[in-house]
Amino acid sequence: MQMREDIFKIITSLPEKDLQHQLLEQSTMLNYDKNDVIVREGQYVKTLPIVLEGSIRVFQTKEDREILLYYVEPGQTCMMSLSAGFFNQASAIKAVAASTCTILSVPTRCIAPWQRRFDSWNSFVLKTFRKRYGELLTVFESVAFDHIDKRILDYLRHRAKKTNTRQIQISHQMLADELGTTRVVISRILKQFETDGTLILGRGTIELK
Amino acid sequence: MQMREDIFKIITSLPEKDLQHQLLEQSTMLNYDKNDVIVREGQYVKTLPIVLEGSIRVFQTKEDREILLYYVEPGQTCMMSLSAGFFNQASAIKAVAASTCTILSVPTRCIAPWQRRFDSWNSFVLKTFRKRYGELLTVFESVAFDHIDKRILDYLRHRAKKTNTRQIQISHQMLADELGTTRVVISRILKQFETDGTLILGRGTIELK
DNA sequence: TCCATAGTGTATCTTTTGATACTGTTCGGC
DNA sequence: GCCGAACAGTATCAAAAGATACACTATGGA
Repeated sequence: MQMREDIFKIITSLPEKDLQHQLLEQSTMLNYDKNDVIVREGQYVKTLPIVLEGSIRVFQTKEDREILLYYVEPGQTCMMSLSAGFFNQASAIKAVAASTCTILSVPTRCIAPWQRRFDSWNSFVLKTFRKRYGELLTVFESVAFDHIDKRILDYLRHRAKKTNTRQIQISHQMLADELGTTRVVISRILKQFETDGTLILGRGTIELK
Repeated sequence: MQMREDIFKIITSLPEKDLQHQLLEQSTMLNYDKNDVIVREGQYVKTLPIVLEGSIRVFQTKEDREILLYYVEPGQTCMMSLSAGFFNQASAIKAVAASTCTILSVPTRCIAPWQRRFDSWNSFVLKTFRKRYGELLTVFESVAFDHIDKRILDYLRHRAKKTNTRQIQISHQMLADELGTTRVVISRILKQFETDGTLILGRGTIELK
């Protein structure tokens, strides 16, 4: 497999020579276009995707509604696939490419042996479990206890912080999909915020004040 | 430490002699009365509680509202404490004794070393992570997508199955606390179900048909 | 037996959210 | 410049859930 800079970064975070060797040996590299479905609900996962470039959106879905759980960013992996690697089980979530992205695809049969054998891999696995659990708890809290106006604002602020700009590029429809509601509701609340002076609306953009 | 039957059961599920020895050596046994608070939100956890007898209710809370996440039953442990054992962090949840209960209290400093050293402990840790993550996803799905009537019915059926009886001993207020709503809402929906013939209400009991 | 307390039934009102429908506007290709 | 698709504003209606208030009843002590 060709050695890219992003792979190099992952590799160096796993210092054991033997692990590095096996990782390069066993995995393949895959490319996805934006909106490609990577994992469907109910699907049995056979590989662990480690994101190299771009990011993956992970959703909980039910009929035609869906709610964003978290993003998988470069250097990270998906909780469900990890869980599926240890225990053969169907995915409870849906994963979609948030942008054009490249992933390192590790066969799930490798996960358990490596986890027992290599300290850095063990640590990677545990960190993933913890991170995803924490994120799920956070989303749960906001869905369970907060009204939509607060959830919208939290989402926008979080995103502004992540991309380090107050200009957020997102349509009302997209926002509705991420938060598990409908476009009309989002438009209504956003308009209220604009009247308040909390933000400024544009076509496809929202600017936080 | 005295050897009780319930400890014996845990011990035998962890076959490594050395691990058994350390477990008995390092842990202490604690008793809690019903409604004793075992972990508060924001508290830094120093021990991993393994339930021997009785059960623990784990909640997500916000101001005066709370929602049940899961129960910790005999032989099981809590996700947050485990996570706290690997990474020093504050608990995001609240744990309360659901009944009089006895727990085996393992210092968190033991968790990581044992996990790398003993196969059975490693497996115990991973199973706990997976189980709790799955449960959280299930609760999330019902809170995000289901109406309260369905959530009440799901709760009652799940509980009926668990205790293997159709007579459920719970007050409307308790039910409201578990599902994160108010007593009036529960009474209203339950009355509808009784009119439908789905169940029969008594003082402190609900009988599923 | 009396009484505080927990448990329950119910009515009324409000807020939040969802559903539907219709209008207009911007943008990119042709 | 035209046209379709994506994007946005808004009005109306209905359903779900929360808030509050009050009445009634069973239960278990003192």
